[in-house]
Formats: sequence, structure tokens, C-alpha cells
Amino acid sequence: MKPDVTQTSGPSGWEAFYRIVRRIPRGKVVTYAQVALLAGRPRAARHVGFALAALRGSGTRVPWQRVLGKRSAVTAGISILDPMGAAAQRDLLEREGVRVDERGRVSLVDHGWRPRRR
DNA sequence: GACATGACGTAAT
DNA sequence: TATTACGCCATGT
Repeated sequence: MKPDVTQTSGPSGWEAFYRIVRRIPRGKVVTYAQVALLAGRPRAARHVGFALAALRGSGTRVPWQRVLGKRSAVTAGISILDPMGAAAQRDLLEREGVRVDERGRVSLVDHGWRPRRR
């Protein structure tokens, strides 16, 4: 089940994920694996989506829209929970300067955010 | 403590 | 490039 974000205020590892996502600058995107890696859990890519999914309903201000899958991109699991949300997310990314493919795929090489480098 | 679930990743085909 | 199979980590029951 989806755990409550409101209770994740504790020392849970989920808070680390939110912290990483907040660092994502406008016009840049990252993959779940990237966030997980920065959070210190390179094998916990699944949990990143978990945490972000809960945020969607909590109204927390986290740019979850900038977090994509490696190959699935935007139309990944969001469409499962919110088909319209996926389309809206694609529009939002385009507004930030991110070019989204017709299939919902984004060039991570071009828009991939590179932390720990500046 | 063990089993089941999940916005995923990587390797193999 | 798409599809299938397996694995990893955290949370819930």
C-alpha cells in the first residue's frame, strides 16, 4: 500500500528522496535510479516512485514531474493512476524547455540533470 | 520475523 | 528498440 507521506517526517529514507527531487533545477530531469543513487540507495529506484506517488496526493511541493523513468519516461506509471496527469506533465516539461518525444520519452543526455558537479 | 506489494533497473533474448 | 525475467529496498499487513 501507499504509506502516508505526512508520517514520513521521521528519519525514514523517503525524506532523502524528496530532498533530491527538490534540488532538480527547472528545465532538467532525472531518472528514478539517479535520485535513488543520490539518496544513497542505488538499488531503491522503486521507492523513489513510491515516495513521489504519495506526494501527489499530499500536495507537497515537489517537482515529481521532473522525475522520469530511464526508458518509460513520463508515460510510465503515472498514466496508470492518472492518464490525464501524464499528458499534463508532458506539457509542463515542454514549458520548462524539455523536449518530450511523441512517445513520451525525453533525451536524458540533453536534459539530464548532473548533480555533484558544480 | 516473514510474506506480499510497488511511478523501477539491468541483463538477456 | 521492444519484451521478458529476475533482483533490490522500504513499507504495510
